[in-house]
Amino acid sequence: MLRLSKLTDYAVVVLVRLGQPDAAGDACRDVQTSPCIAAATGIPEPTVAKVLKTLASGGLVGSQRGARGGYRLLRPLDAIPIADVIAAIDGPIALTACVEGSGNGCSTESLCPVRGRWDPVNAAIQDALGAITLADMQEAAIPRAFRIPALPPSGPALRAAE
Amino acid sequence: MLRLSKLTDYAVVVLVRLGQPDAAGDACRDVQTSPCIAAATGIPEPTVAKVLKTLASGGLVGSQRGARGGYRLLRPLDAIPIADVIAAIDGPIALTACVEGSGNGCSTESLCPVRGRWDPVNAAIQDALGAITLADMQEAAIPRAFRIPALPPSGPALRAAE
DNA sequence: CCATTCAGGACTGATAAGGTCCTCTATACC
DNA sequence: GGTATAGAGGACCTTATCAGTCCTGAATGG
Ligand code: SF4
Ligand code: SF4
Repeated sequence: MLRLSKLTDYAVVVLVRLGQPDAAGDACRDVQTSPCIAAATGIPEPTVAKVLKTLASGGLVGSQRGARGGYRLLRPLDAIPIADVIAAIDGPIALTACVEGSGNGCSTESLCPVRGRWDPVNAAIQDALGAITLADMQEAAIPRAFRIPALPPSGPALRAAE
Repeated sequence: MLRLSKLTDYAVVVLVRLGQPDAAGDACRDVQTSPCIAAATGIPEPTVAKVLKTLASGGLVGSQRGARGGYRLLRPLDAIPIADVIAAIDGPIALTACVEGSGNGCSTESLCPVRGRWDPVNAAIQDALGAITLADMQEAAIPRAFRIPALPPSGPALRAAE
């Protein structure tokens, strides 16, 4: 049903969470750890760690090792299209086996009358997914109140997007 | 990798083939049988039959039982959007578990900050897939020879350019 | 020196897709 | 009317992929 993998979905959730440093509370400062995000999102910790590791290797988040380490966004949310997240987790978007990028050709490639005709469809999907950024997903994350005014923004308020 | 199921891909191939009665040759007349299409496309016969049965139940193709029976298109190719084929084979398009249509909710639905925000993405995909019809896939189906396979894109008047 | 935290992979179980086959029904032709 | 053909509709199994867990090692801060 054209369903994207659950890991990719989790990645979006985690990234949106990473983009809200004020929502993290005192437990996490400018970098957020895997257990912290796991507790905040309800996703099991090992899965969060796996997703974050994949995202880090994909260049979407930066990591800080050692004590007081964690992950932080390398780009603001509105600069991360969803297509990027999908590509980082699930690999390049390839609807069928005959689009450029996936080496595994199908067995009927020689006779298939629509061989290669999926490319524009693939491009259309990729374009649609590239036009939507994580900021669009975040917009409704804060429904009406900005946040629970539990802690004042006294801490390191926000380090900008870098 | 946002890959649609192979059965859906086969359905598109089969439907495009069904839309070319002249290419079928003498073996198949106005209706085409499963083995005929299977031989023409290279897809195994049982799979073709399965796809065609699913498409028939989905209302995309008409069937004629009995001897000299077969399948035929109920709509011209340019009236069948790809989204229709996907919906007939794989069910409704639902990128994640929290979009409307798929009853299986995810476990983190209560805490997820992007719950419900996938709907516009889903709609964008569906719109993109609804705008492309099978006729667009058929355009380059007959490059210049009728059934010489493995044709390099060296032809002059190809509509590639994607 | 030690606690913390990420890196990276290996491993396993669950799930669903892909593919095959069988039986039954309907139709055309002999 | 009989028979061959061809689809309808499922049951079945086989396999691939994903999701999830865990372990070891390396880096960093205290
Ligand atoms: S060559 Fe044809 S059957 Fe194979 S993946 Fe491409 S469209 Fe599908
Ligand atoms: S509620 Fe959140 S985690 Fe669950 S499917 Fe929707 S976006 Fe994904």
